[in-house]
Amino acid sequence: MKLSGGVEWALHCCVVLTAAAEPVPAARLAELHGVSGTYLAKQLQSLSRAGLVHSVQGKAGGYVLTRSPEEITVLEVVEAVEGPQSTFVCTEIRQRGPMATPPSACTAPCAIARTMFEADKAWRAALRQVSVADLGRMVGTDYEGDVLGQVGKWLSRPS
Amino acid sequence: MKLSGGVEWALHCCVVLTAAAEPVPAARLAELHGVSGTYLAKQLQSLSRAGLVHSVQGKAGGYVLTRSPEEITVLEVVEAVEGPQSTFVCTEIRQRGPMATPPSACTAPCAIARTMFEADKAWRAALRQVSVADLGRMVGTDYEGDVLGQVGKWLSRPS
DNA sequence: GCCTGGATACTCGGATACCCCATGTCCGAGTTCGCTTGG
DNA sequence: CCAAGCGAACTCGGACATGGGGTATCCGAGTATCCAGGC
Repeated sequence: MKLSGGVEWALHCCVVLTAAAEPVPAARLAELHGVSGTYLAKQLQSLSRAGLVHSVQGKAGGYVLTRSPEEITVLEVVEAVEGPQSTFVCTEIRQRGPMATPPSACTAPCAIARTMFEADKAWRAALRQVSVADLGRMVGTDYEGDVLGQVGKWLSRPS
Repeated sequence: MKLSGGVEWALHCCVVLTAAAEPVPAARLAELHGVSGTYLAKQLQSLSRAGLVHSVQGKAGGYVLTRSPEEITVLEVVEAVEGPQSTFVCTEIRQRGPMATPPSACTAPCAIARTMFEADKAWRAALRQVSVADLGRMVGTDYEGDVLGQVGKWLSRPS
C-alpha cells in the first residue's frame, strides 16, 4: 500500500496557496516545487472537483482556495486526490468455499473488515485534526525567517 | 491508495489456523476460502518470511502458527504482506525549485510529512491493538454455533 | 514380527508471464487582458 | 480624450500514451510417509 505521490504535491500547493493573494497558475506552482506541470495540473483538477480550490480562467487566472485555511483539513485534501473509499475492501470471502457463511448471516461486516475499518477511521481522524492553516503555522516555526511570506512574494513576482 | 487483496486472505488464514491442530497445506486453505491456491501460496510465503507461520514440508506438511494467537497482532500480518514501509513517502520537494530550502535546514521531516506520519502511526496503533485471538473471539460471538470449531474439523477431514 | 531401504507422493519456495492503475503528456475550449481604431 | 471592438495570449479541462507493481501461474527442490523385502 503506497499513497499516491500527488498527495504530497497537493498538500504543498494548498499550503503555499495560503500565502498567495491572487490566483496562481498551475504552471507556476509546478515551477516553484520543481515538478511536472502537466501532472500537477491533474492533481489541482481533483482539488477543484472536490471544491477545495476555485479555478479562474483567463490571462491572470489560476487557483485560489475557496475557504479559509482553518476550514480545510488535511483529510479533505487527501480524499480529494486519493478518493474517499476506504483503504480496505472486503471481498466477502466468508461467503465462498465449502464452509461458506450463508448471506442471511452476513448483514454486518465480518470481524476482519470491522478491525480494518476501525484502523482506517483512526487514520482519517488523525488527518482531520490538522488543518492547512496548522501546516502553515508549523512551517513558520520550523525555519528562521518568514518563509511563507517569501513564497507569497515570489508567486506574485513575474518570472 | 488501496490495500492489497492478499491482506484479507492472509488474515482469514491466520484466524482459521487458530482452529487447526495440525499443519494445513496452502491448497486446502485456498479451497476453504474459494480463492486461487497458487496466489494464496505467495501470501503464505510472506507470512513465513516474516516468521508468523512455520512451514513444514513433506506429505503431511503445511503451515502452523509459530506463536500463540494472543501474541500475533493484526499489524504484524498486514506488515508481513504489505511491507513495513510507511504509507506516505516524502519526496522532499521542499528542497527543489527556485525557493528550495537548503539541505542544512532539512534535518527533520517537514510539517506535511510529520502529519502524514502521525496518521500512519495512529493507523498502525489501531491494528496493533487487535490480536488474531481477538479476531477469533469476534467470529465466535458473531454467529450461532462454533463456526471456528467446524472449520477446524473440516481442515482435519480429508477432502 | 521387526527393521531397513527405496520409491512415491505430497509439500513449500522461488522464478516467470500478464494486466490494470498510477504516472506522465498532450491538445482543444473558454476567458480575460491589452491594443487599435473610430468618434 | 473616451469607448467599443477585435485579436492574442494565457488559463483550465478532459482525452490520450506509457511503465511499474500487484495479480496470477508454473515448475523445481526437498522431505515425511508408505510399502516391500529381508532378517
